[in-house]
Amino acid sequence: MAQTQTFSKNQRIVLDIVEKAKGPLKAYSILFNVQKKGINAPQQIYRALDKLIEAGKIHKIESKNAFVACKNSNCEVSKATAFSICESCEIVDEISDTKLSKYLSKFNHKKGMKFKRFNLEFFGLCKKCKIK
Amino acid sequence: MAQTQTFSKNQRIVLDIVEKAKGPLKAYSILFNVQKKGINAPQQIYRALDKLIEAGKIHKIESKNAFVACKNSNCEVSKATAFSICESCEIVDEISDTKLSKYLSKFNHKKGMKFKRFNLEFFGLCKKCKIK
DNA sequence: TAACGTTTGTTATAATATAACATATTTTAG
DNA sequence: CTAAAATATGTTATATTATAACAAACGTTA
Repeated sequence: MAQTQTFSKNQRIVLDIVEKAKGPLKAYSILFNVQKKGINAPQQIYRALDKLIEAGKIHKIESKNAFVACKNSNCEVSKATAFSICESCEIVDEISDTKLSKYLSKFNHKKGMKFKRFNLEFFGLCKKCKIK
Repeated sequence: MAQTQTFSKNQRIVLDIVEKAKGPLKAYSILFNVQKKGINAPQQIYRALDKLIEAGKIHKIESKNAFVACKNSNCEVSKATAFSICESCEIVDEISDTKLSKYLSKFNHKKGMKFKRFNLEFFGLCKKCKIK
C-alpha cells in the first residue's frame, strides 16, 4: 500500500527542486538553488538527499553523481533502478520496464549471493543526438 | 580476434597494481601504492585509468568510485559490465553470465535510443556476511 | 515533562577528479 | 631519415563531491 510519507522542511525543499528539474541535478547545484531558502551548507543537502533516496523519492545516477526524482510513483523504495543516459546531451530517463525489472530481480549470483537491490545504467545516443 | 594491446609505462604500472589487488582500489590508494615508482600526481593515475578503461582492462565500480581489473579475458572493450557488491564486506565480483549479458545487450529503450554500453551493479549480502 | 530520536545549523576538512601548461617520447608519413 | 603529428609524461594548482564532528532546536511519546 502506498504509504504517504511525511518529510521535514529541508527534505521537502530539496525534493521540490529535484522534482521540478528537467534532468539530473548535482548536489551543489541543488545547494545554489536553495540558498535563498536558508540552506547554506552541503551537509544539509546530502542529509536530505539520503533520506529521500531511502524513501525512494530520489535516485542517484552513480555514473554522473547526480540526482533525479523517481518517475515511478509506485517505486517506494529504490531497490530496482534502471536508467538510459545519452552520452551526448546527457539526458537521463528512468526506465520502467516490468519485464526487465522482474528479470533482474530474479537474477541470482552463482556464488550464493542474494541480491536486495540493483542499479542499471545504459549509455548511448538519444534520438535527437543520433541525427546530429 | 584478441588483439594484444601495448601499454605505456604508467599504464602498465597502474594495471599491474589493480590486477594484483584482491578487490577494488580507489584512485588515491593506487597513487600511494606507486609513489615509490615515480608517479607523484593524481593526474597520472587518472590518465592511466582512462586508457585502461577504454581498453577494457579495468572497470570502474561507479557506486564506489573504485577500480577493478577485468576478469573476463575476452572483454576487450568494457561495454557490458555487471558486478555483485556485498553491502557488508564490500567484496566485489564481476558477473560474467552470457544470458544476462545477451539479454541486456538486446534491450532497447522505447524512446528509440540504441544502447552502446551498460553497467549493472547488484547489491546484497555475500554468503559469509549472511551468516554473521 | 523528561527522555529519546530526529532534524537542523555550522565550521572544517576529507576524498575524488580535472584544468592547464610545459616537455618528452613514440608513431607516422613524406 | 626526418619533420610533423599524436601520445604520454610531469607538475602545480584548483575544482568538485562528500563526510566528520559538535551544538542546538524540534517533535514525539511514555
